[in-house]
Amino acid sequence: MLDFLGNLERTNMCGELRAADSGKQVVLMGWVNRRRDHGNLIFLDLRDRTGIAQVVLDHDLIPDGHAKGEQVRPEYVVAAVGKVRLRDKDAINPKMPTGEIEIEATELRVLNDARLAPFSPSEEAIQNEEVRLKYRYIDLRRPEMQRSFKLRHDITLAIRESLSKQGFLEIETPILTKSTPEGARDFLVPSRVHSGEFYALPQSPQIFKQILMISGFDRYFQIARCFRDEDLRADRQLEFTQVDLEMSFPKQETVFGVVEQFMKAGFAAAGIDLPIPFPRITYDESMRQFGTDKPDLRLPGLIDARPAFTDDTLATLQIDPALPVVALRIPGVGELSRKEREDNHPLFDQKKGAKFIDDFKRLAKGFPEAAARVRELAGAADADFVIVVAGDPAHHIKASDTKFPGRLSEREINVYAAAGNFRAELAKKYADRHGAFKVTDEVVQNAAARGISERNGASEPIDGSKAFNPMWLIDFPMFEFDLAAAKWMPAHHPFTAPIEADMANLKSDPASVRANCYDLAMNGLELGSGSIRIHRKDVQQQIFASLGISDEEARARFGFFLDALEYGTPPHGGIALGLDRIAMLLAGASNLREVIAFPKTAKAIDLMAEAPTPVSEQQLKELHIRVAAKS
RNA sequence: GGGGACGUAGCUCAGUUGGUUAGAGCGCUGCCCUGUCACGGCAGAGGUCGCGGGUUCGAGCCCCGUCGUCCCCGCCA
Repeated sequence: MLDFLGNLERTNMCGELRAADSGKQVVLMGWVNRRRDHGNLIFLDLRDRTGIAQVVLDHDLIPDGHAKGEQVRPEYVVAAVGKVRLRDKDAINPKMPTGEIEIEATELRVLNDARLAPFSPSEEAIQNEEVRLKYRYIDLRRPEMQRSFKLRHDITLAIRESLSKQGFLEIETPILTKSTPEGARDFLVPSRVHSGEFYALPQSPQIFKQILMISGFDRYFQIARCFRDEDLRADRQLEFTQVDLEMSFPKQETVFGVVEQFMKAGFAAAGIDLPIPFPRITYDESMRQFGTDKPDLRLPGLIDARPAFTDDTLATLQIDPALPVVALRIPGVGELSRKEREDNHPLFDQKKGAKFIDDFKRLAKGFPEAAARVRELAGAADADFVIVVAGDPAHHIKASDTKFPGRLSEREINVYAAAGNFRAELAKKYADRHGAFKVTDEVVQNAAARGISERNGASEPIDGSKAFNPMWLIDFPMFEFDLAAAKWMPAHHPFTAPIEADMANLKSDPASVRANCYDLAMNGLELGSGSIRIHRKDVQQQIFASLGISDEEARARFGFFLDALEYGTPPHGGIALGLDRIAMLLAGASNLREVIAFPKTAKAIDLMAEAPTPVSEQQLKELHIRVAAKS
């Protein structure tokens, strides 16, 4: 039999009671985490989002309550009325924050029962994703999840406060809108009123925030939901949240300063001190050193191994002498068997026109000096695993061979990228052996263990400089050459301004033009990117022209925006940072699902809500839509 | 679209070279227990080995296909 709540009012949360509360009359409400039945004495662990408190049901004191306690099962929802009392010395549980006290119950009300769940929130073992996602409401009850979402809340709040203090206004922009210039696939929403016409969900508030600058709001921000219909990854969901901001009259430096302030505040809310300013690296340099534009500085970068090889050696090894020869080093992996090495081969992206040498014993047999020199250049200890990545002359991929002064060619980038990707994958695989990621985990756990969520960052944050490595990436190329289309394509959205000094080369040497844009990377993740925008109509037209976007196309896609540009547009620029990714890093998670309450699977399914689904004929008819057979 | 890993009890997993009736821990059910806190004790229930097909005297194990989950490439900043 279930009880009514009646006029009971909760007086305290389960996790907040301490020895100092002893003697207090309290009413606790929550879920039964565990029940320990000793016959005439029953212990209930009562759980809510703040923690767990032990409730004692003594048959001699409350026979009724004790009888109810016998019926209670895990995840039943109960109210316990009683007195806080100190436990006997030998009954104190030092593992629990509330371990010095317990509730001597005078009444127990069973507010609701619960079916046996497929897993228990109190279980330590991590459940399989399928079950966790299907029963997300159970999964979210796990203390770890509750902690992550409290953390995300604290971070978001701190960022909001910081931006507000820095003069930014939070303004909402439409969800039902028009295709934005980000370049991903749009989610389309059919219009009932306008047959055959569609809204698009925003891939970002890009155009609207620029218009807000034209509107004179000076500084705008938004915790904005964005939608992109692309395949998912560990760090990519269909919908995600950006800390989006835009400001008038900024230099790059101005934007960096604003971001560094709110990042520092956000990290402080998680109990971690993030040193500012963040270091900077150019795109080309990042590709050379890490083979990626989102470097992870916790592991050694790529090493130029070209000096270890003579031209003859390269010829024998069938390595392109004109392309980079780099070594990557994963510390502490130890020697791998032939089988183990082969198991790693699928991690290497074959399509980039690069090859690798991971069998150093064999290399040393043919070319002992080269093998030794590579390890020396790489600074490799005995236990370090070293791989050489280089250009494959036999593999002719479609890529621009053209070398522009001071810039990397596409083929060079491909070799670096193949190495960088291999490095990242191997680093993930051998995380236990090199231990470089453990530092991060420890800092995160320390911060969490010190009860950050309760304190709201009141005490000294933990030094995060070893665990979190932010890095500004600058000097991106403005254009990429698309061989298939035989034209220059924007590397960013078409409102990104070129660096003023490079504008003279727009026509003569597009490859040398740098974009006035920037990325923020941290621990192998892209946290965000932004740019100084084009604010002059003539420059915008020039860029469209060099991108091969016709006037008609520009008008059709962004006509209203081009109009707005003509009515007094201030110089402006901004950035957007992935809030989910920031929360993920600070939660010590390696997947966005851990910090998104109701995420989708890699195949874009919501296993709990069971979306997407077909819709009724009636709905389709209203929307003037007919579904074609699967092709 | 492509590559890789995984799929055995509610959960976590073991299962030898293809061989009788598929196991363990946790959880669950019943009974017992007044100081446990991952309580303990006794007893018990629980399986279409993801699904379909094939090879074989015989398949959890081998082969083909398919579905699902995860990671990666493509795609996406």
